[in-house]
Order: sequence, then structure tokens, then C-alpha cells
Amino acid sequence: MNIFNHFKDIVNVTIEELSQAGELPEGLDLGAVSVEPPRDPGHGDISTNAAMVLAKAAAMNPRDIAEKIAGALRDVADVASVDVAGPGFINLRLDDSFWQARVAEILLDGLGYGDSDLGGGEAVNVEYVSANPTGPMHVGHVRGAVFGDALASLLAKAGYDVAREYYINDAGAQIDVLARSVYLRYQQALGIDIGDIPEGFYPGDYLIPVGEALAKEQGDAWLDQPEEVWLKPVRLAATEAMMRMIREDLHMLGIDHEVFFSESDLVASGRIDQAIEMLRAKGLVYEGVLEPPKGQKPDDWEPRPQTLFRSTEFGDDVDRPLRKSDGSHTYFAADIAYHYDKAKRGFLRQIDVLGADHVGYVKRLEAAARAATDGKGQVDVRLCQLVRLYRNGKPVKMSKRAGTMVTLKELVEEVGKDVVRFIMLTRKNEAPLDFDFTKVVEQSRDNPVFYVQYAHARAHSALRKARESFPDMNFSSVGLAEADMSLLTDPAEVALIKAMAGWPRMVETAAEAHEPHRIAFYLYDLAAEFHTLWNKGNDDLSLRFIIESDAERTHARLAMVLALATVIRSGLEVLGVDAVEEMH
RNA sequence: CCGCCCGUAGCUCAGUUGGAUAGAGCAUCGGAUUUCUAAUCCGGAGGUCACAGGUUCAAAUCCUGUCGGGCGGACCA
Repeated sequence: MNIFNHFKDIVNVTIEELSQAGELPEGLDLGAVSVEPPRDPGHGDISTNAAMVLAKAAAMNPRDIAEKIAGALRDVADVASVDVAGPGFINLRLDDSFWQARVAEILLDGLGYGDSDLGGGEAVNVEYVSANPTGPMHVGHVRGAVFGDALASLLAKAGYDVAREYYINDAGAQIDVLARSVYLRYQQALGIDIGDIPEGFYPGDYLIPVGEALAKEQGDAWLDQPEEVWLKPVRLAATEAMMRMIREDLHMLGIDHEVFFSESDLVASGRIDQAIEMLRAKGLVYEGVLEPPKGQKPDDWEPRPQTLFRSTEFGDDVDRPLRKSDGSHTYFAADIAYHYDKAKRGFLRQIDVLGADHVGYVKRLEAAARAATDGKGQVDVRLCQLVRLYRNGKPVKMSKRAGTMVTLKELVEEVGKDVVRFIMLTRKNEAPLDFDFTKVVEQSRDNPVFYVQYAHARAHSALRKARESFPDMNFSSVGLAEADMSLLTDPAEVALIKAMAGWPRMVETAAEAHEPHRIAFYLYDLAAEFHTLWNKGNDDLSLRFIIESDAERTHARLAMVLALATVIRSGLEVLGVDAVEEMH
């Protein structure tokens, strides 16, 4: 249960009742009323701005309105006290019993705690990674991959019907380059000395086995044959091999897309032409010549007649070419067809995760999505900034040309999937992120992955110890849910429960904002709350979770501890990080 | 020249879609260890939210402009 939504309903009903009773004007617009946690917990548990946003329409002093609403709220179940503060905030404090009841709720919901019906089962398509199938995944791809995957999980938890999709750019000129590079390796596999890999080819060793496989399969059939003979089949084989490799790489990170959508399929099936015709029918396509870009003019610029899409009608800066001067379609035309296809498959909500170097592409994508769906659909393009790698605080030098890129595989093998995933989500996506190989495996408070994992492990450590001390006690979630939670009265205990009870709201706000990093920060804060409580037991033995002389209290506290572990695990699950029960 | 993103404590960053006295971590200073629970915790100090206007009950948040940094800017993908 999102307790803030719950109390928002109560506040709204209260206001309507006051209207009916003539205490407030009728027909007030409650749209701007928010019910949220106050910034300062000292103000209470729940705060609403209702009086302030209604003051103008009601033609009343906000404090007067607040007093009326507050008076009515005092009679509501679970409300311990109501205060009016500042310019007209209404602050609610809830009974401890309300918070204590959350513990059982969490235990009975299990990992489903925090599930929301915010999305109402609406279909959302999240497209992410979509790296060109020309080589292994490297660090540059990882952030977007993790971000997209976590966002997809987050939206699923928030009640959307999520599809995870990968767009394979297998139709462009770079695939021809890939095929020729593989052909070299094919020749090499048949014993021909190819010398150094020439400029303009992909030099990576990862193509050697692809060439070898082709040699085994085809023998010398393609040797000394013109490109027309082998290019097409080699392209296909090479792309398939690259995609197998990429899927394996992604799998190491816990990422498994449901749909792999091929650009060349789009081309072959004529759907690009169909998409262009669709736009033409709406009067959004014309033949024309673009102005040169303002400011610095490219050296090779010349006026050219092109088939153009009126993306400026949808807020883009200039109209965009759909066909090159030779008549073939542009990458953008394929992308329109792709997003059109997604819409036809029922996805009016689409999310594209791209690298920050694609900023210039965002407006035209949004334009395309709206044009293709008559404004009903929307695409949210999320850009991920660079990741800067460090080791011992020193930058790791990488160069694509020199072949010194750190691959996804190396990254995961060195620090582990969980570390990579968590750290990638410790910054909002559009901010650059530093990733220090040394720091991220450190076992200290500076390292958020460890800090959160440790809280979870500590919780399980307490449970293990408790089982030894009380062998007859039922420590299952159902058994613990029956504990007498009214024994959880210490302020630090109640504070921890409040933090846990904030999880459902966190899911909803993070999902609405499309910002999975908020989950990582929430988990860090929640872990801190738990460590604080844990440590209080050092100073004050009566606050320890396990009290040998008091089975009832122990049972209740362990219920809280398991609830904490459950919320952390639930959060880590959204991030795709495993919760460990023991540190080593 | 144009577009987008960023600018918050010495450093790295949050900031609940416009709320109250702007928060963490690191670093620094001072404390807690006879460890069933210190890989942790408590406290102090640290701020012109880049700058200037505007919008309103209320602005780090929204609008305009300026400065600084990053990214991008036709038949590449």
C-alpha cells in the first residue's frame, strides 16, 4: 500500500465533506492537492498542501482552511495528531500501531511488496542497448544496458506490461565492412596469408572463429569469388555470430531481451516504404532542399534535392531526409518505420535508451513517434552520459582504434555483475559517472553496493542467530507476521519501519520519472537506517534484536528484521542485483 | 551560429516533479569496540543552490537573459 495515496484519498473525501457541510465552497479543484512525506520528518509523517492550493479558489485564508480540514482529519482512524504549520501545511502524525501493522503487511506481501497498479497493465516498450552488431560489448554500452534493464523492471513493478527490446542495426554500410572483415578471416582460416588487417576493416580477434566456422561450412567455395557471391551470406553469418556474442555478454549482466528486432527485416519486408507512404498520406513528406546548417558549414556541403519529413511540424529544428540522393532510405527512415511498427504492435508508450551523443536525434524521434500515431503515442528518449573508468583514482586510458577498450566481459569478470549494475545506477542517467575498479569492490561505507548488501546480510545474520537461540520459534514470514508488533516502540525501530513503508511510493515516483537511480539511493538510505538501529544495540543491550529472556520481543524484532531484508531484496530485484545473505 | 544536458558544502553527488530551517557520503575535527551486533555507529564544523531579473501564498526546482563546462548539429549509424 502506498500510504500517501491512501491518505490523499482521505484528505480529498474530507474536503468534499466539508464542502457539502457548507464549511468550504463547493466544486473546488483538488488537482493540485498533494499528500507527501514532509521534507523534515520532525514535521510529522504525512503532509498536505491542500489549504494553500485551495486558498485562492475558496477565497479564504489558508490557515483558516487548514484548521477546518485539520479538525476533520483528527477523527480519522490511525491519525494520532494533526497540526497546522507554516503558511498552511497540514501535518499528520500516525499512530505507532499503523506503522507496526506495516511490518506484517511487508512480510505477507513478500517480494511483491511495493508492486503498484500505477501502470494499469498498459503496454510499454523499452528499447535499450541496440549496439551495432560489429563486435563485443564494451563499457560504453554497459550503462545504457543496465539503465534500460532496471527501468524495464521498475515499470513492470509499477504495473506496466513491459517489453524489453533490442534493435539490431544490421542494414547499414558498417555491416558490409563487418562482412568483408569476416571474409578476410575466412581466407585466413583456409591458410591464406592475409597480412595485417587493412585500414577500414574490423581488426578484432573475435572475428577469427567466425571466419573459421565459415571455412568449415563452405570449404573453399567462396575463395577467389567476387563479392557479389559471398557478401550477402557472409553478412548474415557475421551478424548472427555477433548477436550471439552480444547476447552472451548481456546475459552475463543479467540482461535478456525478449525481442530482437532486425533493421534488415524492416527493409526486406518493405515496411520502410510503407512508413514513408503513411507519412506521405498525412501530407508530411515532400521533395526539397535543406538549408546548410547554421554556423560552421561543412566543407562538402552542397544543395541536394531529398525526400524530406516535415518534422518541424512536431517541434524539430529542421525537416529530416528520408531518402538519400541515390533513392535509398536513411537510417532515420528505418527508425520511423521501426517506431511505427512498435505502435502497430500496441505500444503507444515507448522508451528509447540512447547514448548522450545522440542528443541531436531526440527531437526527430519524438516527431516521428507523434506523426506515426497521430499524436496518441509518445516516445521518451533517455540519454545516458559517459562512464569514466578509473583504477586507484587514475583514469583508465581507452581507445577504440588502439583496441584498448575495456569490454563488458572484462568488466563483469573483474568486479561482478552486481557491482556493475548497482554502481551504474548511482548517478542519474544524464550525469557523467565515475567508475573506479578499486573503489567499487571496497568493503566500506563509501561503496554503496557493499553498504546495501551488508545491511541485507546483517539482517540474515541476525535471523540465523535467532534460530539458534530460539529453536522452537517460527521464523517464516507467515510465522513472523503473527508476532506482536506493538512491542516495536523504540523511535529507531519506528523510524526504520517508516523508511520501509516508503517503498511503494518510491516505486511509483521513480517509475513515473523513469529514473531507476532513485531506487539505488533509497536502498542506501534504508540500509543506513538499519545500520543505525543495529548499532544502537551496541550501546544499549535492550535494543538488540535478540533478547534471550524475552521471546515475544525477539519475535517482533525479527519480524521487523525480515521485513527489512524483504524490502531490500525487493529493491535490489528491481535493479537486477542479487541480495546476499552472507558477506565474505 | 543553433539545439540539448549540466552548474548545489573543499571533493563526489542527492533533493520526493513548486513546499517549511537545502541533505548524504568522502575529506577534516571530536567521540563509541570486554564485537552473542564496529566491514558499523554518534557528534562538530562546513552553503550567495553559477549570476541577474520574473512568475506566486511558496523557487535549487518553472520562465527570460548572462556566464562557465559537456555533447550534438544535412545523402553516417
